Amino acid sequence: MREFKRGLIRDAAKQIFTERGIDAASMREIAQTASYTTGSMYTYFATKEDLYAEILRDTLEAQYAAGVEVAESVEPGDGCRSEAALRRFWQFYDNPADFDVGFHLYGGARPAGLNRDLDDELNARLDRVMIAIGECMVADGLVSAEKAHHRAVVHTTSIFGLLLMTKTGRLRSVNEQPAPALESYLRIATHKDQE
Amino acid sequence: MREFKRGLIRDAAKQIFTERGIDAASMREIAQTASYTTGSMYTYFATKEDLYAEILRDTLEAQYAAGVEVAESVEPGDGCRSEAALRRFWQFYDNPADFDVGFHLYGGARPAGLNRDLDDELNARLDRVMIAIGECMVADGLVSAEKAHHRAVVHTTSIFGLLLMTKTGRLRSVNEQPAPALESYLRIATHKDQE
Amino acid sequence: MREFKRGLIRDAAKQIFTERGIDAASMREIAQTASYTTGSMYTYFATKEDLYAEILRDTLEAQYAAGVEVAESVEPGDGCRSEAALRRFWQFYDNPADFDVGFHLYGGARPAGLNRDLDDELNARLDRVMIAIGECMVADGLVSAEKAHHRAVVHTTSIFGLLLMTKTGRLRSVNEQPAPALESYLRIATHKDQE
Amino acid sequence: MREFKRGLIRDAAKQIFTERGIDAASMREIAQTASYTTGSMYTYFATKEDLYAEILRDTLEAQYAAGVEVAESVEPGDGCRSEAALRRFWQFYDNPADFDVGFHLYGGARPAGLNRDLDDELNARLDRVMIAIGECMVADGLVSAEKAHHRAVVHTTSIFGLLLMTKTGRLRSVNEQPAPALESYLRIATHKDQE
DNA sequence: CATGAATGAGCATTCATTCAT
DNA sequence: CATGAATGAATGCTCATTCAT
Repeated sequence: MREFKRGLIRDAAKQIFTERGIDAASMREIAQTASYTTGSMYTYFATKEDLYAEILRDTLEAQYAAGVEVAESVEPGDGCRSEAALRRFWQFYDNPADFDVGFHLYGGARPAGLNRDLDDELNARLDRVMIAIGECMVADGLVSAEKAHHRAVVHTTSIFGLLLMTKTGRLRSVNEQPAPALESYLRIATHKDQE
Repeated sequence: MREFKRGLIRDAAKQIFTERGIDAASMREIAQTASYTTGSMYTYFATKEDLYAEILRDTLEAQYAAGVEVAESVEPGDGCRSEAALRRFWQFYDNPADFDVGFHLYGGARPAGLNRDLDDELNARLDRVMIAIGECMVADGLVSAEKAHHRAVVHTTSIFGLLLMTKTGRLRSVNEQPAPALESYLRIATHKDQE
Repeated sequence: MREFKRGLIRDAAKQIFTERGIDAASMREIAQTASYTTGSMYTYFATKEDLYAEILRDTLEAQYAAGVEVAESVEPGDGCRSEAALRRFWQFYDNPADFDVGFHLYGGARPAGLNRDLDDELNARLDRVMIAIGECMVADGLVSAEKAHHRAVVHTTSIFGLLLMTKTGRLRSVNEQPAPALESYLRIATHKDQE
Repeated sequence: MREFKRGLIRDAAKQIFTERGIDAASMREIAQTASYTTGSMYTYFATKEDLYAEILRDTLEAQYAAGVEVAESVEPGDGCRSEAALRRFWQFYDNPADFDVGFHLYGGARPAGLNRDLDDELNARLDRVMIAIGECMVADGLVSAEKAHHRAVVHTTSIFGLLLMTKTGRLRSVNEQPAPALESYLRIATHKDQE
């Protein structure tokens, strides 16, 4: 029961964090959205930061699970694993709340808040996703094992860029579309003989 | 005279926006930094948002100038123009103030604030940078004229991703460095026969 | 049974009131300390003030008992009864919990809170202590019967002052110690021929 | 002008601190009493603690000045100086605000708040009052120079006790009056041959 | 009787903006 | 044009108390 109610609040928070940004989101508005009163929020989450941290953890958890799923389920072949993994990465974040939650940790640019332990934990999770994608690339014969991690980071980084440009409306403002941009990028990324 | 004073305020604001983040920056502190009183600010900028918008305009102006400079000054050759242009793009934003100012616009990944006119103007400027970079790529024989714009957008998008990951500390948190990541990306981006 | 449980809560409250001060003590923390839940407290004490009032009553009860004990047990002699009674008075309050509980009543130097009935009862108890001390003074031949009460009040009042200065750290801040100050006072108070 | 307005706020704060106690006094209510809005308070006093500290400083300043005045103006004679000084001490605090302000520093019993420097300053001031009173006692031949400070502290301490009992209504509740109690105490305190 | 979630008013403080001087 | 006091809404958070289960 308690867990269910925490979930309702988490969902409301995810929405408000996304709509307003993390600083501008107020506990009052989150409470209202979740049909709670201000004070009740604090029965479930001790601080605004705790609430945010839990949402972020959920997000990375799901992302990691998705990464593992891709790594395990996609059959090896000519670029198919890597491509599938990167597509999965894209799809995962192609969802306003999940991307925003991660993006806003930084108030736009500066790493902020969250205590050391949680930060370490989140970073470790992100790194495991990179490793999983790197393994796909090795399985596809796109990169040597020793460069796999580095290359995986470069690709996911580019996908983050595409997400950023899409979500912020910049892509549309220069008259391009996310889907074709992703396809172009994947073609470049999974091109053989690039080493 | 008035323009000079506006400049002093703009500089102070740029500094405080960068130090504190745009939401956390207060007009009071900006005023103090610029050696003005709170009220005086409003003689020069009607709102905090106006102040931000003007700084953003400056930033994009400078970025456009940099793009044009690259497009015009770099000699054609085997991938050299495109590479130089993308490096220039990277270097421009590899500067806390400009990056923060440019990215905070999306406090919540929404193209918030800015009125329609200014937004259109800024977008047009960004597009002109894309066009310039696309022209470099054509000159380098990396892409056909009709696909040039699309491809330029994909690349600058990836570079924005790299900037994002770098500034937010995520790149370091997965044990990678900006410089090698940029080099890897440029190698991929300027690879021939990718079409 | 009920009385036993009330006692557990009273003890916890006394501790928390003393540790945090009466305003800063929260019913939640008292409940936790007593290993109860928030709601259960209200089965035993209708309000925080009731809880405080009962503790205060206990305190004055004990103080009265101590006064009576002194009055009855100390042998008559040259100043010994009065001195012993005043010393007992001092010792009783020279205990953080009892002093705090007794004095916080005046959060603002007003006899706040407590309803009329309880207040009257508490005052009657305090007065009985004064009477007992007055009787000691008469027995010691320090004062006439008609002035006994008045004089007892003056002395206990001075001892309250010494307690106040001691507990608030002011005595130490002017480089004096409680024990020598008490001795000096007792010497003055039990001096013969002062009438 | 600014100083005048600070004074208005200080007066209102003194009143509210007295009426409600220091913790229970709210900046809102103080503002209202001073006919200011909540936010305006902070133009004049950065925090509630600053406001309180300044009031306390004023109070001790005045008290010290009063002590010096007594020490200097009262002619030496048979007990007259000491008596006058102690009376002055009593009169000074026989004013709800000044006593409460000092008393509430301790939330009833615990030394609280105020940074180290201010605390030291205030203590030094209080001690100078003690020294002045001690000098009166020496001049009156009531005590030796070496015991003067100690004895002055004992007496002022008793007067604080009388103030406490008076202000909290306890004196009245045991059917005594402040004035006769003070007279009795002064008679005891200025009795010769007490050493 | 016990539980603990729910309430809603309250608190100190901040801040963009206005405006009389 | 400059000043800085004034405004008042907003924020995260706390807490005594209530009440359905």
